[in-house]
Amino acid sequence: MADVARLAGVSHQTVSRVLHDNPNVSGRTRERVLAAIKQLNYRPNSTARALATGRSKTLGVISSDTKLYGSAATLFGIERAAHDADYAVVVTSLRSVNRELVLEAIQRLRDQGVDGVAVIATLRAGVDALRHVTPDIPVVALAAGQHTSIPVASMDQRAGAAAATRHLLSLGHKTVWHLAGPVDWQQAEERVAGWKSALQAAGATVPPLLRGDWSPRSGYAAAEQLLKTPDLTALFVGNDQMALGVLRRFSEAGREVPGDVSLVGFDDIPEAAYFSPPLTTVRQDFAELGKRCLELLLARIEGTEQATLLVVPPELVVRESTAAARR
Amino acid sequence: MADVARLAGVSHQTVSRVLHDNPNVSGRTRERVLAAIKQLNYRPNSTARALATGRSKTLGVISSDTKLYGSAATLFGIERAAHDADYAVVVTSLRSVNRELVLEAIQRLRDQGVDGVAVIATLRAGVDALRHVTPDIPVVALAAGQHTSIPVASMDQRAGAAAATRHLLSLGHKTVWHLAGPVDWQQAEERVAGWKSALQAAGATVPPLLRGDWSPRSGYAAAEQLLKTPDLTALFVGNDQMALGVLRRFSEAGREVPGDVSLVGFDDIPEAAYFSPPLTTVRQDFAELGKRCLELLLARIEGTEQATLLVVPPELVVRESTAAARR
DNA sequence: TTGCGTATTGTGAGCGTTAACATTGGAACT
DNA sequence: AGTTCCAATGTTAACGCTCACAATACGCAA
Repeated sequence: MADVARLAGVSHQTVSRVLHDNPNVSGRTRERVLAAIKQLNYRPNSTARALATGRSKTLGVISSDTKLYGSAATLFGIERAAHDADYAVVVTSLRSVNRELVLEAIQRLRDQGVDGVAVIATLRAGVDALRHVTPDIPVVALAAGQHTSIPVASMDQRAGAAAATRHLLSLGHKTVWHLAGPVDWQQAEERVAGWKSALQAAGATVPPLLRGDWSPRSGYAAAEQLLKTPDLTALFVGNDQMALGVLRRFSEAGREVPGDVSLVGFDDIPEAAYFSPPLTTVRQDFAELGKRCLELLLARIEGTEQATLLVVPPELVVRESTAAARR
Repeated sequence: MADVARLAGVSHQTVSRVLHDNPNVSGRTRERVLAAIKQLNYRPNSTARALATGRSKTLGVISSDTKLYGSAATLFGIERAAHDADYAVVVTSLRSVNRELVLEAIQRLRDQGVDGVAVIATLRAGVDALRHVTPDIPVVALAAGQHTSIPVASMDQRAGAAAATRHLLSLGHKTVWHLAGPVDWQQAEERVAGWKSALQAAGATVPPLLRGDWSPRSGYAAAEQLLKTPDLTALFVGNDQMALGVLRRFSEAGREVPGDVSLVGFDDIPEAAYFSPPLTTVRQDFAELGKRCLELLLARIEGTEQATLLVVPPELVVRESTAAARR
């Protein structure tokens, strides 16, 4: 910067002004500075800027389980939104989730100089951790439910689950079974709640709950159980991957979908439309979620307080894995 | 830091020494400093450190097409390796890939203060771009082939494709068809080359090449064509998602896998084991790739020149979508 | 001409570290 | 006692920028 100033015959401060489009720099001076910048191929040093201003134009994102479609999609949604807002994103993925690790990751990010942190909190433990955040840095969460003190952007899991359940009921099924994700996942619990409430609202009996771990393998295993329940005609599965496992086991056993059993998944992974049969599922708009999350975080950073909870609605996508109940 | 120094009754430099485990600090002094650090809950400011040292302990990763399993998995592989090496990772995903955008992204990252950049170059254009890198910052690529001036870590696509092809041939199939990915993807081309050379080595005829765009949809479309070729008994598909589309179309048409046609995919996505039938495919160890890539990059950063090409071998995973040819 | 106000430009002090060099105080040796 | 040496500590100057304020210049009215 000093070099530029020297070449343009001005002070470094004037260079800085030109860089920031400060209005009171005369046209001629501005041009000379611009020319010098170009000639020297000068590029501002953002580290120095960060040191002087205390702002780095960098955001941190903490994520766990990057293997799962939902988490990864959320992450990229945020990255994209941040990029559009001219923020860089540093990603930290957690091997496992507990209060200590989450807090530590936030600290590290803070020490690293980020302006704010978004936590993709899928596990209950993650959400809990956020209650203990020393708010010396803006933090927002992407989680299900609003049980935290910090702002949360979330997908409306209950609504999605309820829509899936109602869809099956409306096809004439007496009731709907549910294969849920792990208990320690907030999302899983929300989906259970949505399913249950839709069932109750319709006066249907609530069948016993099944549990999986999101993996196709666990769906396959759960299907093993389900084969033994004769009155099963409709099943809502916590995510598409488990649904795939179920589909596989059913196909092995000759149980037809949707002939014998109607199936709905959750997520709408890219593969879902090409399952056999193509899967009816609940699509989540992760790009939108990322955008919203960023709004929240930036508002927090600017200090302009804003809504503390943003909910994005999911959308039911009907394909061929669901059909009217036989009578 | 000044506060800590004051409280401990030493100079800031001594504090710095303690922080860096510099050996010549007396035990007593070290303890006093440590106590002061704890008492004041002091945390080093990494921005200031970066400004003073010119090192930020931060790496940049440029990726495109984060939607695809391979790219995302590679990204996380790198993130994980970087984390283990105590580097932070800032991620930039490109909307589209051309020389200008790649170069610009590298520049931005550089201006942002990263110590090095890894480019996940799937597209030819990306690889080309790297030839024009002004090497004022260490850059490594993850790409197929070694056609660049900068270090490259890569999965051995040819070997994987050849293994898949040989597997099918060894089952007695006369020849193997291939549904490839987009022409502008380096990986796709490498796989084509591997397939072709395996075929030629075995003296088999090389059937016409089919093209898809990695999506299940395109696999489905390609299958439409394939249904019309009566002598098709073995098919090697460029990735698992397209294989899923093929599987779907075949199943609609009553063409049995592996009864009528044997199928091999590429990637081993988590879903592959639960396709109908479970897919024989080529697994890539992205964690390993990420680790290797990081080695290369860190070596470049440290200045210790090292191998300029690292190749990670993939592994054939045989499942139920392949069977011996009927006679 | 004088003076005032505003537009434009400059100055100096940080921001929190590290690097290079300077200083001090003993211990060990002659 | 005088040197020499080394361990332990301190001092100063960057690193490249922004902020707050100071200073100059210019236009115009009185």
